[in-house]
Amino acid sequence: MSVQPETETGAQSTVAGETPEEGVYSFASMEAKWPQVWEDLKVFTPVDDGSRERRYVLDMFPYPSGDLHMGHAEAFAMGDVVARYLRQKGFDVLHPIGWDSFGLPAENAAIKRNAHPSEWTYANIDTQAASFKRYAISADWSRRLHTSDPEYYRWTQWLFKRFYERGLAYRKDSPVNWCPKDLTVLANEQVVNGACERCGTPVTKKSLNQWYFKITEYADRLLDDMSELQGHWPERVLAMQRNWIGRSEGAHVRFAIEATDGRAERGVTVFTTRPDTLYGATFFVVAADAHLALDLVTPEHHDALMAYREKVKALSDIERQSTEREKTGVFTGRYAINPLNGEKLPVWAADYVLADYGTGAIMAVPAHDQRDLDFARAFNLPVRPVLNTGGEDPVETGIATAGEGTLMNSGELDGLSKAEAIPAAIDILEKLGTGEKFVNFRLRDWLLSRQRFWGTPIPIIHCAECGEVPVPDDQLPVTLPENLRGEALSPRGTSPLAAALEWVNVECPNCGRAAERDTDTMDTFVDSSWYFLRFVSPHYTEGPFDPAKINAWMPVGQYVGGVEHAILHLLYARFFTKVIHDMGLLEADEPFSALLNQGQVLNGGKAMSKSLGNGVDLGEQLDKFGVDAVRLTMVFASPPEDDVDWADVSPSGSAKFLARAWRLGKDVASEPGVDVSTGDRTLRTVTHRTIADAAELLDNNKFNVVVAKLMELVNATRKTIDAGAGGADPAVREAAEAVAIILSLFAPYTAEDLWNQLGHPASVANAGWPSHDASLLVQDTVTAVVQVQGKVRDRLEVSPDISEDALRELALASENVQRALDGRGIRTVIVRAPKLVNIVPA
RNA sequence: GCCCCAGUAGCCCAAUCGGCAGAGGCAGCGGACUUAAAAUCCGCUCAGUCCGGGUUCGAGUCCCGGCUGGGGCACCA
Repeated sequence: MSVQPETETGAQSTVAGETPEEGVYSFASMEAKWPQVWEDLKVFTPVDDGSRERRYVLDMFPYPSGDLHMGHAEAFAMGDVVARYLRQKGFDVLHPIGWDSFGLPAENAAIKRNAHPSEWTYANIDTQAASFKRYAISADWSRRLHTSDPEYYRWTQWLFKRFYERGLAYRKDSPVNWCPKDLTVLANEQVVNGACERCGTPVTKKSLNQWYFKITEYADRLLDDMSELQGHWPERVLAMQRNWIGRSEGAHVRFAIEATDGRAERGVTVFTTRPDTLYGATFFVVAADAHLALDLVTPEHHDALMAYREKVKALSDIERQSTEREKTGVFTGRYAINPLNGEKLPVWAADYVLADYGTGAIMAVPAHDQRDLDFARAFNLPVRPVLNTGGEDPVETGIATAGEGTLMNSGELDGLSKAEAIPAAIDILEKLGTGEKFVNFRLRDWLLSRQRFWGTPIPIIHCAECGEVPVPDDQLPVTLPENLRGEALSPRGTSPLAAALEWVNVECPNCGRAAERDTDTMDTFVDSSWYFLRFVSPHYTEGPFDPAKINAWMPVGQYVGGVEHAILHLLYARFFTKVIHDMGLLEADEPFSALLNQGQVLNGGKAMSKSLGNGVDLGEQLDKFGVDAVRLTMVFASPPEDDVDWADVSPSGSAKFLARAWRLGKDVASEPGVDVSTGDRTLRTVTHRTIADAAELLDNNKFNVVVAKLMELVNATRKTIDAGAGGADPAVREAAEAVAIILSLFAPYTAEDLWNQLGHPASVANAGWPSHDASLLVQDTVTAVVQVQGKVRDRLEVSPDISEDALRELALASENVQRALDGRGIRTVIVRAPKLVNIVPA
């Protein structure tokens, strides 16, 4: 068959190896023919010698979960358009491919099959690699990397050590998110609505000694440097990162806690964004589950607190986080002293105050904070408004007034507006020495320890004498033991590595005594936080990357991937880049100058999923319509960032267009290099207009519109051929060559075949972007629209350089205009030569 | 509750600065070619831009207020 998928006979396109009928579009024979040619020519390997300006285009590397799916097909189609376009424009393009190949699914598969995780992993990688080659991704395969290769994770460990030396990797005991099903620790980012992101099991807390990266030290820079990304990253990604970092300006205020009932006096600091409302504080709350609550509580109230803590612990995070839940809490028996007015405030312990945000304690201002008001009403605590907002009294309504207003009942702050009172209050606190301006962040340090096997081992040895001892650089990598497989990998709450005794037991590199390796592995997000640096010199053996190359390529000019990585991966990669920059190893301090989030591929309005049974198999689509038709459909369906609903689009329509474009080649009757200046002027204008428009559209990622323009050019060329000028007209060749080059970004097989038909050697990928002749775009006449009161009343063919006065004369002389004016006078005439005149009647 | 994004023909989508609402495709209808069909080629129909205000000579585009859909954060002090 040619392109019609419904017909099962005439199967030239679906059966590779069968000789296609002469002159019939056969994607199967193209797919069989060209990959070897491209590989032999090394078309997609950058010259990397500085002779041409460099550009780095990167797709988020895949996890080898199985074969490629529709989502990969979309994402990589988009990235490939960018890479191929920049190559045509003459840049030396780095467009590498690799695999994020550590991770839990491989481990689970290994347990099930009594195998080693590497077997499953590398088999899947081979499958995906073959599919990528079929899909004609213009990648430099010589730079292929896998994060689970010791040559790679050696440098992940090396970087961990550098972080450690800078105090950016540290261990601490802390309550961690624990998934009772996967038996592993989860980062905050991996807890979704109180449940494990992976398996949905409600997450519990467990106290463990864990490794952290001190990402909070970079919170300010991660936030501030987003201004560089503004306009180049999707706004929603920046918004999500801003939300996640959660910068909050306010003050730290120190309250003295009275000595009572066997407990000594001490101070407790709170964080507040509303120091202006200090006079309205009527009680004080500490997080019930924080150690602070135990420190404060008097013996008399101790039992009640313990009972309350038990109740809180029994609640799941989901229940606890419900905002509808009634306020609960217990009195601690203690009083805090308001530093401004000396008032005694009862100290309560409650679970609506979070132990791990701010200082785990708050001053409660019920009149102006809804949560505090709810609590006050539940426990009959006083409410004192200190801000006149003009709204109804919160004491009456039960609705806290959080808006603007004027201070009252607040001593020296009285009469100030909220905006004035905040700095004034901070000023007073600073003078008293009981507080200061403070910026708080929601962001927590990055917990990187995982009690899992298939990950990068943490290169630390624990020695009874010397403590934590990093494995010396020349002993890296610390490789995973090969003899653990199957059941031995199943989760037990400690890392499976702990069972490999001959691996665990080592000599201390420091003192030589018996010591043990750290048995945790790193979160796989560590691996993917620097892979873009490794791609620059993936075979370099003296460091994570070649210093002579790194600044030539970094930063990545265009990064392409799904919005699901808007927070985790992108934030971590930015953090790593900044640290490596601070180490003096990298000039860039942002990794990705521009980011494109391609949409999802849906089917019938919903994400494809096994449970819905609406999955579309990529392999089947490729068999049925061909690689080019699938790629073209992905790109043409909608703007790259929008979702594509496979039920709404037509790969058979794409295939029809490709065949139509390809057939142009058969009609071209002139020789390569023919003088095009005598060609059909109308077609030449369309060709050059298309070349110019396409470049601008591509610069703005409007790939779908480029395809539409290309369709127009194909239609115009067809028309020229059929309307008499014929295939011998040099303009037809010029148009067909432009079609081949532009098409090469979207449909590499068809474009290469067309290019070949037109008598050119491979590869069209290196043909170079055609230059457009601006003189052909100058129009002899343009249509000027004449409006009366904003409504179109006439159209005039005028010279493009007509003067405003001349155009005004012409417009006023128009019969249609005079009829529309109907005798009314003219108030004003707006002239935008040469395109528009608007006449406003009196 | 806070924040971000998007609503244009039956459907997917175009529309530099505010300047003729329509480029392209899908679906539909009609025609040419054919004994017929497929393929191919040609042509046609279809909305006034989610709603309400405002600014303007002029608004899909800018401003204000809503509605609907999608997404993020969330007892975050």
